[in-house]
Amino acid sequence: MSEYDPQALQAKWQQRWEELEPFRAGEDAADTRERRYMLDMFPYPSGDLHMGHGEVFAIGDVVARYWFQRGYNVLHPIGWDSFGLPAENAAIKRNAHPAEWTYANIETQATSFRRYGISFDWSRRLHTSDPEYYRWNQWLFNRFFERGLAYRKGGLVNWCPNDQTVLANEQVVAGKCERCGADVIRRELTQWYFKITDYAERLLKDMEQLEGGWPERVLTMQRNWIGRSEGADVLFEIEGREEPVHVYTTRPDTLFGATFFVVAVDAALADEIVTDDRREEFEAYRAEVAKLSDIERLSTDKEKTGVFLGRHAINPVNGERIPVWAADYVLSDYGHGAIMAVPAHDQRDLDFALKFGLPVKVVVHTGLADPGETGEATPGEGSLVNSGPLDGLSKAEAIAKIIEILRAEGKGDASVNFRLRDWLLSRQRFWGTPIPIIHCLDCGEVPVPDDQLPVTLPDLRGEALAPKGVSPLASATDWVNVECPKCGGRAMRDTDTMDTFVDSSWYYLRYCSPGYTDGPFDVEQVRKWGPIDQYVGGVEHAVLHLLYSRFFTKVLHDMGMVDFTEPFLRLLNQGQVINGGKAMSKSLGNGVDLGQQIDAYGVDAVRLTMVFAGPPEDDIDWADVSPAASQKFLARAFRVMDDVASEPGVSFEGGDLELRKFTHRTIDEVTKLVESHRFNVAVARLMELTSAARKAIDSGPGAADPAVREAAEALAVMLSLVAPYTAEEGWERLGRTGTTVALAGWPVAEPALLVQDSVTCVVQVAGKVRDRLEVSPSISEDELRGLALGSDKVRAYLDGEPRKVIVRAPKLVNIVP
RNA sequence: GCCCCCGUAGCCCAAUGGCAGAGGCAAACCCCUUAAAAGGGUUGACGUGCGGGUUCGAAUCCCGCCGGGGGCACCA
Repeated sequence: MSEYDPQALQAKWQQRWEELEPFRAGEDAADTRERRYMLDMFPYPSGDLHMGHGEVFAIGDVVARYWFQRGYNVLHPIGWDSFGLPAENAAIKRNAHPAEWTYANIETQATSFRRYGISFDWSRRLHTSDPEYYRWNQWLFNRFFERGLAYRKGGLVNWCPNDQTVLANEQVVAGKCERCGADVIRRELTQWYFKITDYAERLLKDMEQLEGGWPERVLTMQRNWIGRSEGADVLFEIEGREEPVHVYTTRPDTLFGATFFVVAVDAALADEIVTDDRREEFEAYRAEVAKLSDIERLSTDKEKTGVFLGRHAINPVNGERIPVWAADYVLSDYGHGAIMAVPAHDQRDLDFALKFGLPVKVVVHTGLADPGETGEATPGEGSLVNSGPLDGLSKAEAIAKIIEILRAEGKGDASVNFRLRDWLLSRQRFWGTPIPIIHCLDCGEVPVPDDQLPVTLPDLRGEALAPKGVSPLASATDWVNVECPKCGGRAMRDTDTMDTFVDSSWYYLRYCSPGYTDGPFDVEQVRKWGPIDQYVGGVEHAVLHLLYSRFFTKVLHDMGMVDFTEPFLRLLNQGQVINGGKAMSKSLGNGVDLGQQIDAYGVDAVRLTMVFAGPPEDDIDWADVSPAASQKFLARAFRVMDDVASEPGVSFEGGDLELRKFTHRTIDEVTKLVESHRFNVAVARLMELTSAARKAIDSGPGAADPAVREAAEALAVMLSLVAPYTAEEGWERLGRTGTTVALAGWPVAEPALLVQDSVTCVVQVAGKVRDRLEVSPSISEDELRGLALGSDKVRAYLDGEPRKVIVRAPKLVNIVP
């Protein structure tokens, strides 16, 4: 009998794993094992690992280790998402280079990961801030550029005043910077974009492949974000303007109800058509709107504002003159930046109409009161009125008919619109991938030739990195001033860096051939390993990383470099680790340190606590769980394995039948539970198995019975998914020396041992349990009915013939008196 | 405001149409012990947030509330 000492086990087995390297992915082309690709979202090296990492990686490792046990050839790599702002901010503060802070943190995390016992293939490690990684960002950028998928345009963009850089739409959450929480403002800037909108339809459609594999809420968030809608484009003449103006509407059936016309205040059209006598008022209004933060501007309960532009538009179907207004509730970058306003059937238009005394014309009879009276628009279905040829039609009929009319007259057509905007990828910061473009006065935007990549970062540090609204790269004049690759004339490098979400959009492909020098990845290796079978990470990337990565995968597919169209077949979103009902934070002083928890309870106890706390997608409140209790259980399980008195290899055949059945039933259940990601329940089953073995040793057939060994060995293997150190030591104590339990092979439940001799059948009278019968599992319905009706206990509740008898052999009979 | 998810024992959670409790925490008690710790064991719902409905049978399905969490929020 020996003590369970987690810290000693960690030291011992960590070293053994480093010698054995049990988790290296098989590279042999002749390897016929089925392959599996398991990936955890790679960490940002912000410091040491924290509790959140502890949870994700513990959960991901259950899946990876299960696959190892099943004998698959598993790819389970690790790397670091090591470009990004925190390193830059730290460098400014310490007058250092961002790389120093970054790579020191990476080493700290790597050491912690090794101690944490995650089954990584360390040979494939990568860091996105390595030139050998980011050169391929640049190479990919060039390919996107060639295909017209990377382009530069001017316009209003999201600007974070705190981080001093622009942001993509996806990185603005409720008007605030996704990173730092500052209020985002709008600025007019020329920036690089990826044309993700070209892929909107496919990004939406291909989600059908992910149905069932991804959490429904992530799919919903992406669908909402892409925001597909169907409607019509309608051409309106504007008096005094040559060209007609397009508007997009999802309700072309209400065209006869348009009583005014609104142009986005920041759209070029508004500036163009405002009449001279209205210009002063318009410009004052535009300046006022520009001052508002996104939060204020986009608030739905804000009162409508706007100005009349002095012009009229002509309704194409009835020739009515309707006034043209400018307002900030119409967005310049959606649809055509202008709308037809139908106040009777759109609440926003109605609010505007009532504020400015514009007419309200009902064209859909919904049976509800007049919106002009009530102030409540009636957007619902009904039959059309006051609409000439559409009168009497339903919404669907009217839409079909009006599109037909518009098309015939060349005044419009059916149209599809998306809420998704192009991905703004340039950033005015230092610690990222330089955009490989050279600006030449004569040749324009010239990509740096592939054979001159990577464009490495200039050596800037400390104060030189301080944000000043333009990229720090601009101050490195030696670096900036270059010859044009095309004409040899004087030219300048682009001084922006790429959004770090570019790095993470394809890293999963790089893992397939991390040292590859002829391209971002070896196409053959990606064919072998891709796509990812299981991805694990936080839900906060629902419309960020996960959307971008799907987009990249589709572009690479179109380039013929990958043969799949979706990168992540299954996605698991783990919850957060909180403490006392609140997110852990320094300011609240309620932080729990992963390293300290491990020092106090051991790696296995911490991992077990993470996995056992509840369903993986639920948050874990560390105040509700008990790593000390986890440690107790592990000690208990260890003692069971240590107490086994039979020799390894002994036949289990003659072992205690009751325990054998229990063991095999547990194997069967745990297998199903692990496969369906119900890890907390699987752990509960292992606790039961441990108790059953304990009981067999103490007050049953004894420690020498082969069934006890069978139970203990199954326990060691199954426990290895969650508590690898305890499992290894237990396995060794079981006499399985010189090997690792991680590759021992998943136990197989023998069907013969899953069969029950008898089951308890519940007999109910009017839904209440009145008797229990021990019956054969294969009993027939008729026989069971007879037994139930013959029971004295049952008959006491019956007078006369029952009205109905429901038999669900072999478990239940319900008698309706 | 709209949409989605969730409410089971003091707490974390099982049970997905068939006996409300698998597992854990906490609590109480018992065994072991000179004692304590460690270890082993025993004990818990009068009904699943509330009110209706469907069904032979509902935690589970449907409707309406209440409470919690999340997403979207001028996208025409």
